[in-house]
Amino acid sequence: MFESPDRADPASTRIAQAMALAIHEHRLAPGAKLSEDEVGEVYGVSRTVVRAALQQLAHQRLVDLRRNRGAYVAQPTVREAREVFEARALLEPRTARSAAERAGPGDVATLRAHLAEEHAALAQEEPARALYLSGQFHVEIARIADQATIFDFVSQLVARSSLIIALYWQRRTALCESNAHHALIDAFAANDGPAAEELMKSHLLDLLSSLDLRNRPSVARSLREALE
Amino acid sequence: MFESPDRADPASTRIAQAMALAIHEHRLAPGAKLSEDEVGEVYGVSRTVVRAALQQLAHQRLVDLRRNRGAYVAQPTVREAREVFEARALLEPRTARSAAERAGPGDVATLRAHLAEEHAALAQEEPARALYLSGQFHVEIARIADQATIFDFVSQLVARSSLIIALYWQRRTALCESNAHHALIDAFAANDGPAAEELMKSHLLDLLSSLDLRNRPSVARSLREALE
DNA sequence: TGGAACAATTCTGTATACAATATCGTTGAC
DNA sequence: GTCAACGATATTGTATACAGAATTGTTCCA
Repeated sequence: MFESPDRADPASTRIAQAMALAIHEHRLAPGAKLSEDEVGEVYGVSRTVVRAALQQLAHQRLVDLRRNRGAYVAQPTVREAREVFEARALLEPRTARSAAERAGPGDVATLRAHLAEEHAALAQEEPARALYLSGQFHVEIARIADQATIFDFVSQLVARSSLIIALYWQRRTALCESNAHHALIDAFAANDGPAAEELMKSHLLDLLSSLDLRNRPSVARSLREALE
Repeated sequence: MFESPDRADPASTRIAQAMALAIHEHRLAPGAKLSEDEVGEVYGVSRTVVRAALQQLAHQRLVDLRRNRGAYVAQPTVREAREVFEARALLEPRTARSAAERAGPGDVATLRAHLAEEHAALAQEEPARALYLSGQFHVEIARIADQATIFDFVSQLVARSSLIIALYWQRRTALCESNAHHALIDAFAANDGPAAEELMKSHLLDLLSSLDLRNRPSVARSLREALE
């Protein structure tokens, strides 16, 4: 991975990652309240550690911290959703280009393995896991590009996209975007940078257009807030 | 500002901002140790709050947290420096373009005011403040683009750039980049997006080439690490 | 005198306790 | 019966206390 071995508190980071995974796999719904006591009890740590973990997640925009009111799984607004994909459109195509130009056989194999896992998850009727893996595919590409800063940004954007898709996915469109990923792998295998750039560009547009961004579904965090 | 009024703990955020400013203005040198007790005493808060503030700064990559060893003002490596400017090259030109196309008279006036402040700081022999303001000029452009996510990224990158410039600035080049900022303002006043994009692109290249990225100066955090 | 092992100190990591704020239920008045 | 105000409860914000790790200073031996 990109993170150095011992950078922050181990306990809080471990818990933050566990919670992030739960969010990605949609076991924690957007808007869910994350009580400090409750989380601490689940993981067997004190609120001190939980607060640090929640702060990390808040920095990644996966949870929303509200003063004196607690932490909630983020519910991206329509605007935030557009902005996230706007940022991805700036970062990912060019990153895919340089990644494709750098990619070696091992990198291509890794991508193929990812795609296979994605297919397996779909076959096993685990759509949430398939969605998570399809996001990790993008993260993997950023890793191949070997630019830690951009990698961090893309990771964060992909994580937020998971929430966005959970909220705004149009049920009527099928979950069949793996074609795009397949084409990307081909471009990587051929070290065809410009093709990878174009493919990523249109893939992101497709993704965005598969969302229904007309208004925010109220998966309310509380009835009170749902109705105001 | 873009931040919602009450998002995180107020005390830790306030302290994090104060420390960030100190870092930007080079009153805290790269590599300086930030003892929790000491910081807490300065700001009159307990270590709990200080730790939260340090964690925020670590997320912005302004400080380096080392397990069981404390927090230090970050010392970007040569590689990190390149990566930061690589990310800026992906984000800022396109952002400048849409900002220029959106900019109204008020926005242009704000930019002019920034530039004037920058000149004033230079005239008053406050190079650190001038440098900080020249960074804020880029942040202001991102704000005009009205994309919160990109704004956050650019803010972080500009902040890190401040550290990078502090470490890698070649003394022999003059601090006269305000010409580029002036030209950018003209493009904004004319709502000339493509021109703004090109100007930003070359401005960033100029900035990068004004650095000496051959090797990292050892402004060591400790003698031990300086010599190994 | 040089070096290594050990002890003392300092500092971070975590847990717990207390204070402040928000939420929720109840009571009372109109 | 509705609304407002008040009190009880729960949850977050902060400080303090304790435990563990790393650093530093000392001592002892070769």
